[in-house]
Amino acid sequence: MGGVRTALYAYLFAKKNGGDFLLRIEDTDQNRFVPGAEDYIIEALRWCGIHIDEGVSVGGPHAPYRQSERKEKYRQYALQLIESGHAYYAFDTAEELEQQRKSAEEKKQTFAYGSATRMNLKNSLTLSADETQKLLDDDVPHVIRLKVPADETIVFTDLIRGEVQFNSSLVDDKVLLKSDGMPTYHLAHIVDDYQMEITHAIRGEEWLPSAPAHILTYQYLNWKDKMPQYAHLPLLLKPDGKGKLSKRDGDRLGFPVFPLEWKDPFSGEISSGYREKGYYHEAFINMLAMLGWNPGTEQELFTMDELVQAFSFDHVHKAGARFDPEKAVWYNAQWLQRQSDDDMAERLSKSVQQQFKLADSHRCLQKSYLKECVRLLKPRIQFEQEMIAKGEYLFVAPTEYDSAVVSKRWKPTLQPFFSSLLSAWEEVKTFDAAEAEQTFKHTSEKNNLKPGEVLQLTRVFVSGQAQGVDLFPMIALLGKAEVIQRMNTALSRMS
RNA sequence: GGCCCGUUCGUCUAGGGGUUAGGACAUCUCCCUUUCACGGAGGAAACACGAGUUCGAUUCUCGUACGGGCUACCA
Repeated sequence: MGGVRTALYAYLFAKKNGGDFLLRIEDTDQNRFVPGAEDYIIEALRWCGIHIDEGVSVGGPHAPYRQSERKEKYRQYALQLIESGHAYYAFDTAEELEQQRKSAEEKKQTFAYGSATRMNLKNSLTLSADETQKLLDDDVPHVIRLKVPADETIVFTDLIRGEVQFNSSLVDDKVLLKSDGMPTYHLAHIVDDYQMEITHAIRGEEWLPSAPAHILTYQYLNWKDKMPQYAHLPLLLKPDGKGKLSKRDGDRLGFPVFPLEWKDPFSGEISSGYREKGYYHEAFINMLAMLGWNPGTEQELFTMDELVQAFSFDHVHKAGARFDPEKAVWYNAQWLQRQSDDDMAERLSKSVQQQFKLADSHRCLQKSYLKECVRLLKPRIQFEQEMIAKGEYLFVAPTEYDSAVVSKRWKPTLQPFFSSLLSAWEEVKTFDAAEAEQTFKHTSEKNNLKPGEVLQLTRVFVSGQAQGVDLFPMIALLGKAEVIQRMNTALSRMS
């Protein structure tokens, strides 16, 4: 969800300003490669209606769009930085660094590879040129680190937060190029943003602390005038408790965290998706857009086009947004009411056939019949698939009758009333809702019964359930023959 | 711990030196409905705290508290 929202804001901003939306795969960590993840991202964006102008899956002038396929483009810039004195080789092993962290921790301090410590470590700044060259010639594993100066103030303007300041002494010497030859995100995104002519880098707030290192890198590469504008988005927080929204929260609280269902290829674990849960993509997008952004008006239902028109970073909130699953449901219900009856009837047709195995010629599968079902069911559901569960009696006769209503209302003395009701209905020429209701009322009056005394029973006899769609329109839809047959079945069960 | 970001009803948020602090979700009451919903009306519900600036601070500044993020050869 968080990733989709970030992509959505980037997309909205791009489209609002006549720009392009690019999809680049930042797969520089080979240990974290997940089969299927890339296709998943593409499919998720497609479902959301976020169109990729350029990037993986569609190509474009800046190809390739996978960082793993751009590997050779990065090294030269790391070397350039060494050349200009803004980066250096470091030969410290993982174990050595771990040891540094441990001993710092014992002194209740934090180890950072930076201006305060680098001169005590094993790197091209502390080693002689010959020693360094020897290590390089011997293929001793090494990384290239950014040389962050001490005590400089780094200032930049964030599109959401305004001016942000950092003291460079607190910024560590970030690894630019890893010992496997791959760049880190810190180097790769800068080289790519520059080469791909990115104007705006929109990312989560978790990147804010490393932004000064990025600013410095642009500066040292002499690309400062081409540096994109940064926007650090507030995070999505758990519905309850503390911290940012995570996959586990969905499992725990019973809502999807992923746009599409995702099966972890390693563990086989399945995480539910909004799409599979029956959310409309419009509702999902609408809901996500409103989490941290507002239009400045009181409108809350937006199509993608309307979002594009309305979007601006001026109205992105600074604080993290706690996700509310109930509001997501509400958005879906709103979008459900906006669906066309024809489209819903079309989809209902398919699920009815699948669910009840009706013959193609069955009257319940006629368009007019299904459309009326949709009209009756629509106001009382939040998800389209509920039409089957909540409207089952519209397609098949009940086999059981709500026992609470029956035991409360049914008396054998009511038998004569129902007999005359059925006869009266039999006589009705145009069996529509109004006629069925009139006849019902007349008959109950003639039998000295208040309609309320027998109305619920009638509903239960016809539908089996105590709750449901409006009774007389339902009866009219089912048709005279079906209703009378159902009533007779029910009545015989009563005696 | 250090650094950075943040803080308006339970939640998402509007607003911004002088307002009855507005809307939405959720919740409660009533109306509609002889079902359940939808819909309508109404209620309860918030400016974290302390200083300072000011005639006046929810709004500006500082501090405190609290929350979040970062603190990897992950992104």
